[in-house]
Amino acid sequence: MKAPAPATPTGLKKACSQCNLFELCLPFGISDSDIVRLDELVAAQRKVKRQQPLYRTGDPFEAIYAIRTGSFKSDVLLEDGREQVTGFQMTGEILGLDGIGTGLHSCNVIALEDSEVCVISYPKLEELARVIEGLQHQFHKVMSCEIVRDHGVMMLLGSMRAEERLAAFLINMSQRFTARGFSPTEFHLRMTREEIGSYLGLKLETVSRAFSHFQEEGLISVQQKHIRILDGEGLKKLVQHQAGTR
Amino acid sequence: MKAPAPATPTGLKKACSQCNLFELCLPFGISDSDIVRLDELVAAQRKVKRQQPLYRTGDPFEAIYAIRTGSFKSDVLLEDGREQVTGFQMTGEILGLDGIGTGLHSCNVIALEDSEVCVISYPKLEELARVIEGLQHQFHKVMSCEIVRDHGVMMLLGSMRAEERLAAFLINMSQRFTARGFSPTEFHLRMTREEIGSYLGLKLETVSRAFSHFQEEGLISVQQKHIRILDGEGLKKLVQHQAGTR
DNA sequence: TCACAGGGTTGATGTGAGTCAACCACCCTT
DNA sequence: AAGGGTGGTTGACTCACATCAACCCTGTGA
Repeated sequence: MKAPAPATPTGLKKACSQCNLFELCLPFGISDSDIVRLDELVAAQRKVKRQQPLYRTGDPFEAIYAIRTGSFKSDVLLEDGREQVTGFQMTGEILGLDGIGTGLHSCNVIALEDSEVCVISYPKLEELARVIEGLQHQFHKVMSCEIVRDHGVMMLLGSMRAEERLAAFLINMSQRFTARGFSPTEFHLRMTREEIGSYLGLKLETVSRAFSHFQEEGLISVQQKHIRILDGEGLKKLVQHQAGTR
Repeated sequence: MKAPAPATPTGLKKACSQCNLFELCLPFGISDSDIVRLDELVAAQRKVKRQQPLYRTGDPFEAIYAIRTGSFKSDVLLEDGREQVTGFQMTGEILGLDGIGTGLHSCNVIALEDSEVCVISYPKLEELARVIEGLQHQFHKVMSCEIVRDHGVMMLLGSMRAEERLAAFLINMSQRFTARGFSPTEFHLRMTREEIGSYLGLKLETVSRAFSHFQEEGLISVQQKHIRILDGEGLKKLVQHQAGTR
């Protein structure tokens, strides 16, 4: 802690231009000549230990964050203590967009494992976005995609049954791991059953039962947090073709 | 229909600078001197008849829309026909943000009554946002608020019981009517029970029963789509203090 | 004036997921 | 190697909401 020194300026220069995540991240689609100018965008990097918050509800909004390593969950709390997990974020994804509207963050973001983020000063981002067209557009895209993602979650929560939700969740995780160069069929979940349940609007017992049921059906194999997808097509059918009751 | 003539350029000039909605809309917070420059932003106005779409899933994204009169619902459809209403929009609110990310719209937007929107060319908006700082910031705010709103809906769908959801919905509607100069306690819903249900992740019968129950409790009075809130505090208590089960 | 249609209400019954509770399997620490 | 704590699984039972179905408004048009 202490007063953090200018955060390893060495590793920082050429933050974006050298980052292997850039095609998933904010700089995507920006010309080579412009991309070096982005390096000044990343004011610092910040490490966040497992279970520690990147920011909390009510914190003043100053920056957005790009995940360099690790993963996070975001959640909203009701006064009576109920938690709703609003998303899980992986490398290259952007955090903090919830704060722009009011100047205060409106959710909590917690590291699911020891993680590291690039701190992107928001005033600086606005400034650069006015000059670099590609950055402006990419930033808008990121926000728009977040809105579309949220609509997908609403669909999930509002219109799907428990096993459909979990199947959709697994497919989504698989796709995102794939985009990051990991196996589409075998991965390690960083979140607990309870967190998955909160995200999907289910209780942890229901999540656990659904996992077991999928395993019985030969769709997946589960060992704690290790998931192996045996029948991806079967999972996809579950999501869409199961005659919906709700 | 036909090839639409330059859409009543008379009524259009000074679209924003004269609009009584501007404090709810995109131009909010922009200096008087800049606001006249916004008038060129609104390429046209468009009338949409009740039940007609403003745009549909898959339509190419070209513009965003500010609601001038009337109201809309947005929804997402699953292949098997299930519908999820993702929101209800009123005057001054912005539609179309879902299209920026992919270049295609990802939901349907349908007028709940005969309505009128300002068509804001997106390329033009990006261009102007690079010049008018206030516009850039306000646009980002609008998108951010949309994300925060969506998180609220997730909370609702994921963690609240039927009557809590409906109470939250009524409170939200009341606030938005108030912001538009209408009565906080008496208003006319433009959507059906089924649409409310879809939005809240409930069946229309459940919505209807909850309305009836609220009426029995003396919280509201309902006559078809006319709602009168008799005990706003009671409604608020319902949302937060009911010991949550889910 | 009547009749029809779409939207809304209400009741009886069913069921998917929640609740409660016991138990298990991993760490992690000592 | 033992012990404790956290996270996960499974079973028995309950309940909130869905489903099915009948009926009732209200507005519209012939």
